[in-house]
Amino acid sequence: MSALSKVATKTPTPKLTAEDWLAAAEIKLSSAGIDAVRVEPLAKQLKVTKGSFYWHFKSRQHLLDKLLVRWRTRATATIINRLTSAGMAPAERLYELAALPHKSNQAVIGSKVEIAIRQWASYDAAVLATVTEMDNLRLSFISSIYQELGYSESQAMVKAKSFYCALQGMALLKTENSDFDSKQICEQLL
Amino acid sequence: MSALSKVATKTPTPKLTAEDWLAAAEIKLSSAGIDAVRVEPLAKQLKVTKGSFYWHFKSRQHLLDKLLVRWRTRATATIINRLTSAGMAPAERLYELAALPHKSNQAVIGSKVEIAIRQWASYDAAVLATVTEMDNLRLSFISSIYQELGYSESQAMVKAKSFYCALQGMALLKTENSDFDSKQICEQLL
DNA sequence: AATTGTCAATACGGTAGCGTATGTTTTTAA
DNA sequence: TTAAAAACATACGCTACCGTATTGACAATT
Repeated sequence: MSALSKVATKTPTPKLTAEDWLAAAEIKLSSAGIDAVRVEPLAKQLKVTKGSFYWHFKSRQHLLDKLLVRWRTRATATIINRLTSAGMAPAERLYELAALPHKSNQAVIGSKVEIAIRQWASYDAAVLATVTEMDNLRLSFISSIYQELGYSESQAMVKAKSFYCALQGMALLKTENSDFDSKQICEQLL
Repeated sequence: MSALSKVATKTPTPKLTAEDWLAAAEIKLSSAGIDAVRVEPLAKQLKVTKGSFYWHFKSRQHLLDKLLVRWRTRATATIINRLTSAGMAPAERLYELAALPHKSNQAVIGSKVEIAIRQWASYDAAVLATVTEMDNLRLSFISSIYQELGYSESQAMVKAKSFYCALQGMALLKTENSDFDSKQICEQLL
C-alpha cells in the first residue's frame, strides 16, 4: 500500500500530538499567563480528557518546561535568521525589528507570550536564566547594527539598550485602546 | 484618659488591619503576580487564619479590588506631586523620572507591582481601564515637559511615548543579572 | 461585673486541579 | 485475523483554596 492511503485515511477525530497541546498551552500563556496554563482546562478546550494529556506529557511541569524550550528555540532562530539575511541597510533593519511584533496576528501573540514568560521568570530561576540569555543575545545583535552605523562598541551598546527597552516597552504597553507607532518611536532612537 | 494611654498600650499581638492585609498582598503581587495573591497563604504568612481575613474583607475579589484602587491612588498622587513641585528644569525632571524606579527598595517593588498589574489587566477589563487611564495621564504629563523644551504638541507626544516605552521597558527588563543605566538611556531620548 | 464590639480560631461543605491506575477503543503491524 | 502499541476515557484519592457558620478570646464601654 502506498503512502497515499495514509494521506487519504479519514480521521474524523484526528488524534492529538504533543505539539497540539503545546500550541494550545502557548495561546493560553499569551492570554492569561503561566498560572492559567492548566491541564484539565486545556483538555476541555481540546475536547478530550486529561487521560490524553498524561499520555503525551509526564506532568504539568513537563509541559511548562517544553513551553520554555519552544520559546527559546524560536527566539534564537529568529535572531539567527536576522543575522544571515542581512540584505537591508542597518537602519532599515532596525525599523523592521521594531515593526515586526505588530505585523502578523501570530507576531502579536508572540510578543504577549514573551511578556508572560518574563512574568513567569520573576519567580522561577530557570526561566529567568533563559530570558536573560535571550536578552543578551538580542542586545549584542542590535548593538552590532549600531556599530555598522558607525558607533563605537560602548556607544552602540548604550543605543542598543535604549532601543531594546523601547521595543519591550511597546510590547508591554500595547493594548486595544492604546496606540504606539513603532516607526515614529524608532526614529527617536537612531 | 488622654490619647497617650492609647499610644502606650502594650500590644503583644497587635491586631491586623485591612491595611496590613493589603500591604502583604501587594508584596505577593509584586513577587509572583496576581494569581499568587491568595487568602489562605497570606493568612499563613501573617500568622493568622483566614477567619481574620474574612472579617476585614468580603471576599478575595474584594481584596483585589482594593489592591487596584490602592495602586491607582498612589500612581495618581505621584503624578500630582510631580506637577506641583516643578522646581527643576524640564530635562532634569525627565532624568528624575527615569531614575526614580530604581532608587529606593520600595520603588523597586512599586515597579514590579506595576508590571504585575499590567499582566493582570490582560485578562480583566476593569483593570485594563485603570491601567490605560494611568498611561494616558502619565503620557500627557511627560508630553508637557517636552513641550516646555520647545517641541510642538504632536512632536512632544511622540517623544513622550518613546520615553514612556523605554521607561516601562527598563522596569520590565530589570533583573538581578541585567544592567540598565537609566541616565544613559535617558540621554538617548532628549 | 456584665455587656458589647472587635478580631481571630475552628469546623464545615464545596470546587478545581494534579497525578495515578486501569479500562477501552482505535491503529498499526505481523 | 490477531497481537501489540498508541491514544484516549473513566474513576479514584489527594491537596489547595474559597467562602460560611459558629464559637471563642479579649478589649473597651456601661
